[in-house]
Amino acid sequence: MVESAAVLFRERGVQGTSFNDVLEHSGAPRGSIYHHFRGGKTQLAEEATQWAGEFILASTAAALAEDDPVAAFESSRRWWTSVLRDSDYAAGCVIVAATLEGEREPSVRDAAARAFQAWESVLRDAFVNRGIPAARARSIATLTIAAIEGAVIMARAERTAAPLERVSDELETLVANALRGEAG
Amino acid sequence: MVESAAVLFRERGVQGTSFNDVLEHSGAPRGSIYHHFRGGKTQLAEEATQWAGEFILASTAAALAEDDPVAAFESSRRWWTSVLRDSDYAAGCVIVAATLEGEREPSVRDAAARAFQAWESVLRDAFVNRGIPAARARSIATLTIAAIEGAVIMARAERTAAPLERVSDELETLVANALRGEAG
DNA sequence: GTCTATACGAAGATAGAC
DNA sequence: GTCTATCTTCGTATAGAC
Repeated sequence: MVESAAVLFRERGVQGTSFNDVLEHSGAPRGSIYHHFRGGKTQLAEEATQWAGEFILASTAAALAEDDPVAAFESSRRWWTSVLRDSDYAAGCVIVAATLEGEREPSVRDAAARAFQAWESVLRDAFVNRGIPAARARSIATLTIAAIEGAVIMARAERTAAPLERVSDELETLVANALRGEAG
Repeated sequence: MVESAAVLFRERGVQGTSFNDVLEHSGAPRGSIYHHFRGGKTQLAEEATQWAGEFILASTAAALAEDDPVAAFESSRRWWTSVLRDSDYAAGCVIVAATLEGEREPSVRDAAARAFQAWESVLRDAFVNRGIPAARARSIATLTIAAIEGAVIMARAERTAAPLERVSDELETLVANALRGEAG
């Protein structure tokens, strides 16, 4: 049910997804919602955000453990491209959707912040372990996440994965240069 | 009224903003909505998106006309930082909000796509005019927009402008290098 | 053009039976 | 735990008077 919520949130946003939508998508029984989610829709949104954050974190960590950062970027690019294509460019990132929930539900936004920070940490550590100075490593980690998220949004608007491809190319070049010790 | 809608959309999203909210914020008379916006909320969202796109386009073009691209980035950074700070990190970008409206209102999403493309064009042209090859210029333009939009989202989640600062630093370094003819 | 009143539907949440 | 029924609120949109 949390997974269904995540799938729907990334296509329709948190505000655009009703409890009924989640029930229908997950096949969960109607009467049991407020047993499992005493906090109502807010709690569901928090848990879906956390779930998505952990998914991205695990995927990123696994890719970084296997390959060098540039190769890991490739697997990330492929994953986001398939998410976009398979949804006809309707799906984005759950953490972004949770952030946009913003003022209405601070706890959901805070869950998104934790997901972003964990994601940034695992990237930063990978860069540091490969010899990039800590401050620079953090900047590149932030840039990576921001650029991917922004590119996914642009891809949804323009209904083509091209923005994500261009952004990924630039990111890979930048990271490859940084790994060789260059400034930019 | 379009301006009020834009202000509210960037804080609460399109779905999270009601017609009543716009009326209250703008002080517009209640009975005249469907005279001016026959297409209802959809039309209002389209016009607000177009308005925001033209605003960003004009600001960017003006900054690029006065200074070199790196200096123009500085003015962009300052503008976004003040938007975030002044709203207590509640406000983001109208075009992003319009994109997230997505499947529900294709015409709104298309207006967002046009805004992104116009923005990208003016950046790309500025880079080309300063000697960066066309393909690379376009990639950097896409990266710039994606990274700024992503950084604004991260800033809202984390309630600090720090992500935007780090991303801006990286972007300025990258563009400065590209202007000197380097690869990354 | 602007007003009030209202129709209509959707969504979150709760109550109480099984 | 799960069901049906219902309460309440809210949002879009329309109708008809001024």
